[in-house]
Amino acid sequence: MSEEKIPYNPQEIEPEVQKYWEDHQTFHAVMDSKKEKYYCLVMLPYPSGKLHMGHVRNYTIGDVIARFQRLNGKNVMSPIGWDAFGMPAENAAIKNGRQPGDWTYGNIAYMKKQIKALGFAYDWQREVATCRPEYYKWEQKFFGELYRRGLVYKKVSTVNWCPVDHTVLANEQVEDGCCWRCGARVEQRELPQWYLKITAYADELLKDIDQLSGWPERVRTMQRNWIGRSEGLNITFKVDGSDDKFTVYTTRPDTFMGVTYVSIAANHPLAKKACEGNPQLEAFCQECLTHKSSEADIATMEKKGMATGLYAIHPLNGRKVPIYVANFVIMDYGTGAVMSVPAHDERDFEFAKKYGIDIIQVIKPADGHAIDLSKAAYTEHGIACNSGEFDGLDFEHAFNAIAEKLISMGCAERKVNYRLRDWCISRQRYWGAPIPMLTDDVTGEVVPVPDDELPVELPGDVKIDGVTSPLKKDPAFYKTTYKGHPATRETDTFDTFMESSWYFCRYCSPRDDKEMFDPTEANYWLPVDQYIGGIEHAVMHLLYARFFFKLLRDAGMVKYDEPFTRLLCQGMVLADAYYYLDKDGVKCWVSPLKVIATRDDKGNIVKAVDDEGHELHHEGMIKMSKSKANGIDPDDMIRIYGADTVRLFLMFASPAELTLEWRQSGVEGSLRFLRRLWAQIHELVSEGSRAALDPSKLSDQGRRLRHDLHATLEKVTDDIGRRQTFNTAIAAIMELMNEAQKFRPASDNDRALMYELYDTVVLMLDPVVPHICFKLWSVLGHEGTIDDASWPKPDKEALKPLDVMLVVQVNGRVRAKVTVAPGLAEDKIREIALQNADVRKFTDGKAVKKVIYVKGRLVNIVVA
RNA sequence: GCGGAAGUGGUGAAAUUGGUAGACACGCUGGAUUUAGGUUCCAGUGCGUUAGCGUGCGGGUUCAAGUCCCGCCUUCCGCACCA
Repeated sequence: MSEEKIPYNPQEIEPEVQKYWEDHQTFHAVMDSKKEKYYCLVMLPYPSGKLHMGHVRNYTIGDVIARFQRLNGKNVMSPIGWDAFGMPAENAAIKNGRQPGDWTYGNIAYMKKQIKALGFAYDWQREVATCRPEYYKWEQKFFGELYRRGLVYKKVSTVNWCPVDHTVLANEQVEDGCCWRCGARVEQRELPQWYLKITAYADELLKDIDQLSGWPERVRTMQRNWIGRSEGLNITFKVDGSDDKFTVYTTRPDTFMGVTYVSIAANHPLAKKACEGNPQLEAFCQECLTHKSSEADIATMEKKGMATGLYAIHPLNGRKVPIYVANFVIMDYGTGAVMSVPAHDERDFEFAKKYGIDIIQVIKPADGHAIDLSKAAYTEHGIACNSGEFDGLDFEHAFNAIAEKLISMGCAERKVNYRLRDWCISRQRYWGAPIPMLTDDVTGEVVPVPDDELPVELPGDVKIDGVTSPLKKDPAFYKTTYKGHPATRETDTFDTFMESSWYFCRYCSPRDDKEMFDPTEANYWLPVDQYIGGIEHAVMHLLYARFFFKLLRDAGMVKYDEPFTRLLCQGMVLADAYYYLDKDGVKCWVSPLKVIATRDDKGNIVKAVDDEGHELHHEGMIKMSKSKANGIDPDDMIRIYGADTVRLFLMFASPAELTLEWRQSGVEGSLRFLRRLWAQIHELVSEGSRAALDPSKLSDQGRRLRHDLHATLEKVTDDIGRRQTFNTAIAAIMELMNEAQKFRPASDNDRALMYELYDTVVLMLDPVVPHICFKLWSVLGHEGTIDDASWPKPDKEALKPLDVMLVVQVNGRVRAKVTVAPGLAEDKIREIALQNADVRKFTDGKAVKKVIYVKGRLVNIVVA
């Protein structure tokens, strides 16, 4: 009689389980102050059109954590939404004549379907799209508040300007100093723009990094460097023969007596003055300014300068030092002028050598070793010399003594500087939230749009030609009134980082129509317990969000200092890239799915051809991209293998924060594993129903298996909960199942053990592969759904080992393995080890010098 | 240049507190099932003929080092005239 097998069919069960979740709103989160909350957050996607494997990896990691916490009894909130403003929508609009809004909402609908097919436990009732007026209205209101609190200001600043397209370009849109779209040479333009005073929070943002112990160290380091705090002195010099003064910033006042020249930025007021009647200098300054297009250019640029003909008076020794315009001094940092000490600064040294400027040593090494200033600058801290009254002082004392002296003379002040600049939030774009400011045409007063007129809605149905934002050509938008006067609206829109700086607060009460969000809800759910996203947001987004959270705190909206307790940055997804050369020698990239590889008996690929017979070159494992044809479409994978297989592979193939290599054979392995799980459980159930387990009546083999089961449970709990090493958790479950396959149940009690084992396995796997586990849970005969089950606790009795395997080493080399009863006395163990036949082959006839015993692990016999 | 991370079989990786290196998986080899291929199942699989050798390289500490210390090399990532 052939028994009918029920095949594992993910294409059938996954939509069915997803429908159950949707119908029952299983993952809808409700505030419950009696329950411990857990807020699991993934970085909200930009609706670019289609989901890519990086999204899937990101959300799978988040879902595993959310489901794990839910099984562990937490009140879990796991929301999702759309970072829906941004330039690609405008570009798409230009390209195919669609409205950015239509394009965006279309993409959201499509991607939502894709995300749902992956079975993530999101609370869809909390979904937000940042391009909706109901969302950005609150951001506009808050901006007005910030303005009134003095944290917003308008300033003229330099932007990249394309003279052909008449538009502002982001730094990333400038390629080799040219416009990415039309290739025109990019100019620097001065435009009035709105700024948020993030520098007012620089110290707190820096200090609080210390408390972010749940963040990766590299992200914390990047943020510290980005803020770039330095302590120094602003020192004012007089210009010789005039009443002009200027100020330099230095972090090395201890070297002050070694100043032999000063350098100023090309757009420093003093430089502008010196250019009058000096066409050569003016040309040089022009050159410095136009070349300042991209940051990478600046870094590699040769250090050049030109004397202004002006001299400054050294305030302490009265020396006349030349003033140079130098291409490496930037107006935006410090004071736009620096004092130069060639003896103790590499860049100043190089410059002084080039232009024949004096090099005066004023610092000597503390340990007295000789230095050679003809070869290189000495940049370490040391002891002051050639500095008159300051001679002999170390760095700290010289710093303070010189600072105090200059301060008492009234020509210096202590100054803390930051690399961090205020956040420019103006974008000369259409598809963003309008900046809610207006100018009274009569009085010239600039004010926030009154709250009762908010939101300032972005007009739909616009014509976008890519040249100028339609807002700037739309009087219906920008003409308004204020206090009965005609007034003009701001036509710039917010930087999209504004929306992503507070969306996680909005998720707490997403439909609130009275305020930004409900503080009671927010203070229950926040801070986010676990945040998951790409490393590319290590600085910008994560710094802005931290800043915004402090602004919200100071507005009384939230009571915490930091928004994200724990942060996980997942690695990239890579895939094999292959190409062949066509007749013209052009690389033609072929999808890895079409590649047929031949391997040698070591497994090395010796030949790869595509389905048309082209012999292929293997470029290696590289980041998935359209241009290299190695992107893997999540839809295809779900269709072929099912969402659970895709999820399992993503979590198993590599640790979450490392790069992941997409391999078809590995995906097939994951599917194989799920099929085995499915078959094994069906087989168990077909052999008889569940009986009560009596652990004390198990055979030794059964007791060993039960020990392994509970030890695995303990490990998996720790791997997922604390270590976040999901790959090792899955490996441990696989190992347990391999053990279980060797166990042949011989009684009802044995079968009861197998039921316990598979119950536990299904629960442990549920966060990773929730659809199959949902089904198997009921196959195993449970009444409720697995989503309402609890993560099991290891049985302490079962964790006690039956016997202990010890390694016996002789001089550090493994010579035998012995099994002893747990708790056997140490002297007995030593004796067993010493008398083991395999050990004696190496110890007989030799003097035993020492025997080391490590409890539960090994015995090491040291012989002469 | 500065800062961070990493380097382990044919491949992805594991080894959590200094204590059996290579768990788990892929691939490969052999076998069973099958008309055949695929599937599934079983066995083997770091290198070496053995002694033995093996965690990028060279030293060191230790009974014991992938892990700790010193000195190099390589790769990846981030920042980069920050005064």
